[in-house]
Amino acid sequence: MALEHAILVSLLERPGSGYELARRFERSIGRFWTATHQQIYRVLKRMDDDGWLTAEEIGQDGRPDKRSFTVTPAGRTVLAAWLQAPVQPEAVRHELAVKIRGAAFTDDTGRAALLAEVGRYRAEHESLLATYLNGAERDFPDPTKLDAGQRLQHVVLRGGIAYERMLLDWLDDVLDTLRDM
Amino acid sequence: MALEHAILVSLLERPGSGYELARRFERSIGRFWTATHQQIYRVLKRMDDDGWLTAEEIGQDGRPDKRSFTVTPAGRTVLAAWLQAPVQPEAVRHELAVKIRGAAFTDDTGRAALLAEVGRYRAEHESLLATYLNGAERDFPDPTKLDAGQRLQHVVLRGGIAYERMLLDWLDDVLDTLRDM
DNA sequence: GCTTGCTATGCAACTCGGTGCATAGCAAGA
DNA sequence: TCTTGCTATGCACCGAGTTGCATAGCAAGC
Repeated sequence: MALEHAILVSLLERPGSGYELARRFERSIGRFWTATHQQIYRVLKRMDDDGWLTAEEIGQDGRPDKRSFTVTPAGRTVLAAWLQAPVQPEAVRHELAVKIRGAAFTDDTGRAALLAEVGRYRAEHESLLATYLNGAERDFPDPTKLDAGQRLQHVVLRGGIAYERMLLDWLDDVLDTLRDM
Repeated sequence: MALEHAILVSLLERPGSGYELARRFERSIGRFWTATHQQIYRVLKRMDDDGWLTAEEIGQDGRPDKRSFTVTPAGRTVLAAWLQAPVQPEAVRHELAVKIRGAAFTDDTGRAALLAEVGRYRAEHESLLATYLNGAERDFPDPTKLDAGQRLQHVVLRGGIAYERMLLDWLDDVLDTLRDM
């Protein structure tokens, strides 16, 4: 129940259309809150109906028209209230951890397959880390010269980087453990 | 779509009733896969219908009867197939990250409230880390003398510990950043 | 001219998980 | 005796999110 709020934050950082939001959710915001375009359009409609947003029709040449959304004062109020509410305990769904414990109940072939899968997963996250580091370099070349909003974006990005580094170390630990069996 | 598999793993580690599973999901397994008892009973019924489990009625004195479930060969086959399937990309829902970026659009009072909330969140995870460390000490006092299943459980636990440590460090970073604004 | 692909928006059906509620046996204490 | 609390199981509803599908404009290449 917080896609609304993720959208509010994203639109406050920069107004945009549903399509643009969907692309942001594939990139920066999507790193910590995923959403498909169908979901985004549905929620945008509700937010618009509730007066959290205003829409502006923008005609484009060479492309279809789009509707750009901006957060209203009412939307800001909603966000402010949510920011003060306690963080909801997140629903943990760590599939890989279940699989690793499940590896105790399979044969050598199964374990070998899991080992390969963990390797693939590791490679994915290695490239994700590289993406984060590139993004940090590109968007925040001088971390001492940032405004308030950028400092907050940067600390969130640092969190992503720290997470990926921790994950890679742990995956190495997992790979060693599986190999030793 | 993997609560089934988490239950298979848990029942292979030790057969048990729906109630017992629910308690495990509050404790060990629940660290990486949450589920309520309602959900567990519903899925157990489906798994039983599909022949992945067999149920045994156990009369108890001083307590209501219970139904203890054991994984069938068919269930093992299902698990083995799932173990070899690629890990599904997890749906990220990191509410705190959204709130932190949202802090750019609130006033001093709002930021102070968020600061307090981050502090509370940090304390929660500090005590969770302590729980993990206690569990590690209790269940794996000598990590050099573990069987295959225990080694896998241990590496998952190490992952939890590494995650919590990383998170605490990052939350300190967040607290510093918020205080400096 | 036809296909492919990107921009742009949206509906409908389904599934999964969460919330609320209900039942029932028995023990322990006020 | 009555209430509280733990063990034990389960139904019904709702909402959020996923999947599949559909439409439409325009550009670029074959």
